[in-house]
Amino acid sequence: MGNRDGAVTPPSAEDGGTPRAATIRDVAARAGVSVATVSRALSGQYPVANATRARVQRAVRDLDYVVNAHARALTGSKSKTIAVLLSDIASPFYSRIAHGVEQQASAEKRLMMVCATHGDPEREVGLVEMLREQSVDAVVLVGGIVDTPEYRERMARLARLLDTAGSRLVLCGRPSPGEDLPVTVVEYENSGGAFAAASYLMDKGHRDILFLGGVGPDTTTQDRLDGFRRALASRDLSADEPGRILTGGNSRQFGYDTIRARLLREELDFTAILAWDDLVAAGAMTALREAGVDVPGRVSILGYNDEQIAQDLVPPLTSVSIPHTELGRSAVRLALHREDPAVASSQHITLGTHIVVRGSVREAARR
Amino acid sequence: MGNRDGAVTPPSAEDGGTPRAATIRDVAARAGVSVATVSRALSGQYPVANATRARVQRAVRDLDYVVNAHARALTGSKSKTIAVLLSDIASPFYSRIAHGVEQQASAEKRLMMVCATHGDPEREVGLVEMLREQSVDAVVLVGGIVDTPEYRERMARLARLLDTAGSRLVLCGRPSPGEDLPVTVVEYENSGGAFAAASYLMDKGHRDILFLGGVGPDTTTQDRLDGFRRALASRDLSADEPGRILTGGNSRQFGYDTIRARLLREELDFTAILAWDDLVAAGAMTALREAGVDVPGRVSILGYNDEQIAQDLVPPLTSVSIPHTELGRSAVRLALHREDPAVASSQHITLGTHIVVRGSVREAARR
DNA sequence: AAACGGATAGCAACCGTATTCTGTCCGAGT
DNA sequence: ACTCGGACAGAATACGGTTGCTATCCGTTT
Repeated sequence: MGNRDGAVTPPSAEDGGTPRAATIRDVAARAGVSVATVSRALSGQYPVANATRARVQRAVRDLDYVVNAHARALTGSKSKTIAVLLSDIASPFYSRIAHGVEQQASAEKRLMMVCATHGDPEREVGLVEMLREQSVDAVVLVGGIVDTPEYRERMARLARLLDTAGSRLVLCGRPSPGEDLPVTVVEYENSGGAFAAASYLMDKGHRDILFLGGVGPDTTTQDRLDGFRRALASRDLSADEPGRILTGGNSRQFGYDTIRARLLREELDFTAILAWDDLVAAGAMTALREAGVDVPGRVSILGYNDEQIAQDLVPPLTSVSIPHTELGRSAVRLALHREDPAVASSQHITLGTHIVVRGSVREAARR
Repeated sequence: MGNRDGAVTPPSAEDGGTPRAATIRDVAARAGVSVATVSRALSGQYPVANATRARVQRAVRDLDYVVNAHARALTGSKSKTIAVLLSDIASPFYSRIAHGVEQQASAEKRLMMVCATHGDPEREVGLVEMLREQSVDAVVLVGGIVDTPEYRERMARLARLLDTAGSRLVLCGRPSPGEDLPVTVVEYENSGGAFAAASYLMDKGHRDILFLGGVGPDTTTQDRLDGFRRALASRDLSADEPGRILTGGNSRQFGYDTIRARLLREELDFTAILAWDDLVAAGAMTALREAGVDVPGRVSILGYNDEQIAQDLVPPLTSVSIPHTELGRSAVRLALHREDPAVASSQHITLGTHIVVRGSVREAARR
C-alpha cells in the first residue's frame, strides 16, 4: 500500500484530460477522513483532534487545495466582497476614495470590486444588478448626482433590493434619498468647505471672488454654491452679481477657456478665484500666466480636493482638502458593522474638510 | 384560481423573519413552471414556448429576481471576474492601468476586482491565493519587480496553480518567468523608451545628462538604465561616469532632495535630466527653480509616464508616454481569448512608448 | 458496575443553478 | 390510421461546501 510518504499525486484518479483543481473530497480522501471533518478542521470552529487536523493540513498542502469561494458563499450567503461604483477609476478624486475602500476592505478581510459607471445612471443601476447577483457585502456608490425625486426613488429601490439580498447600499459623497431606508450615507462638507474657502479669501481682503467650475444641477455644485453664497452674504456681499458664478464644466480645459475668455472680454474685475478643483485651478492659472497676470500678486486662487498636482503648480496651490481616504474607509466600516451598537446609530455621517495653505493666496491689493 | 392578476406576493410563504431574496424556485412557483424551465427561459439557449417565456419573465420582474452568481459559478466553474493586483490604487500609474483593465473587462461582460499589494511579494502571493478561491477568469499582476530565480519560481508556481483552477495569470509590466508556462505577459518598452529619450536629448545637443530616480534591482529601473547606457554608448559617451546615474528613490521628494543636494555640492555640471517619472521631474524642477536655474534655458528635463501633472508644470513637461490603458486592455483581452488562434500565438507582447513634446527640453547651450 | 457525558467523526440534508435524461403532446408523412 | 420526429417541459442529478443530527469511543461519576 503505497503513498505512505508525502509524494504528491494528482487529485484526479484518471489521467486523461486537463487536471482539475483539488476539491474538499480529494483532501478528505487523501487524509483518510470524511468531507465534513475536512471542512471543520479548516474552519476551526469545531473540535477536531490534533492528529486529524495535522493530517488534513498536510493533505491540503500536498494538493494545493483552496476552498471554492462560490460553494462557500452558496451556503453562507456571504461573499466577503465590497463593491465600489465610481465614474472613472483613473481620476485622482475617485481613485483616492477607492484607495480608502480598499484599505478598510482589506483590514476586514474582504476583497474589493471596482466598477466604472462613466457617470451614467442607467449603467449604475445595471451594475448594481450585477452586484446583487454576487451577494456582495456592500455596494458603495461614489460621487455627486442630480438630486431629483426620480433619483431618490431609484436609490430607495436599490437600497431595498440590496437589503433583501443581504447587502448594504452606501452612498458616498451624495445625499441621502430619505429616511427609514436601509442605507448608509457618508458625505463630506461641501457647503461648509466652500463657506470656509470663501471666508478665507475674504479674510485676506478679497471682495471680488469668482466661483469657477462645476456643473449646474449636481448636488456637489449646489452645496458648494450654497456655502459660497452664505459666506458672501455673511459679509454683506451678493454672490449673484452677473459674471461671478462661472459654472458649466469641471475640466482643466474649462478653467483655462473660461478665464481666458474672461480676460479677453472684460477688465480684470476680480481679485480671487475659488476653483471647482485643482485641475480647473491649474487651467485658470495657465490662462492667467499667459495673460501676464501675476498669481498670487494680482489674483489669488484657491483650489479644491488638494490633489497631488497642487504642490507642483507655480505658485503651489492653496486648496480645500477632502478626506478621500477616510470617506472610503468609513463607507466600508459603517456598512459592515451596521449591527454593532457603536455605529448603528451613525449610519449617516458628514466628514469635515480643511484648507491646506500653500502659496496661491495673498492679501488683496488695495483698491 | 387565485393570483390570476399580477399582484406582487412576497417570495417566502411564511412571513415571520426577514424577507429573503427570490430564488429560481420562487420564480418557478409563481410562473407555474418547473425550475428547469425558468433556467432555460432565462438562458435562451434552449427552446421554450413564447407564452411560457413571457410568464417567466413576468414572474422575474414581479419578484425582482436575479440569478445567484455563486450558484451559477458553481456549476459553470466560471466567475466572470478579472482581478488586478497592484501596489497602490491611488497612484496615477496604476490607476490608469486599472482603468484599461476595467474598460476591457466591462466590454467582455466581466467584473473587476482590485487588490493592493503595497509592493509586498508575500501579500501578493496571499492575495493570489484568495483569488484562486474565487476562480477568477484572470489575475493581472502589475508593476516591476526584482528579477531573481526566486521570483521566477514563485511566478511559475502561481501560473500553474491558477491554470489548474481555470484562471490565467497575466504579468503586466514585468518580465516573463520562463518558457512553457501558462502565463500571459504584457510589457512595455522600458529599455527602448529610455533609449529614445536619451537620444532625443542628445539630438538637442546635450552631452551631460543625469539619470534621476529608480530603485536599484527593480527590472524597470534596470531596463531603463540599459536603454540609457545603450543610447549614450551609441554616441561614444559613457553612462557610468560618477554622479551621472542617481537612483535610490522614485518620489517627488527624492527628485527634489537629490537635485538640491547636487546643486549645493557641485558645479552645475549637467545640462539635462532624464527623470524616472513626472513626479521626480516635478521635484527636480522645484529644486532647480529654487536655485535660480532656468528650465529649459539652462537645464532641460524629460519626464516619464506622461501623467496629468506634466502639462501643468512650468514649463510644461516633455515626457515619455506609456500606453497605460492599452496595457490593461491587452492584459484582459489576451488572457480571455488565449484559446482563440488569432491571439494564441501572441501571449507575450511588448507595447511601444513615445515622447510627448512640451516645453521642458531645449537645445543645449554651446559649451 | 452501570450510567453518563464529553470529545470526535461521519451521514445526509441542504444552498441555487445548469444540464442531462425522459416523457408527453402533436402535427406531418405514408 | 399509424408511426415518427420535433418541440417543449419536468424530474433528477451534479457542482463543492457547510452544518445539524447521529453514532462511537472512553474516561468519569455515582
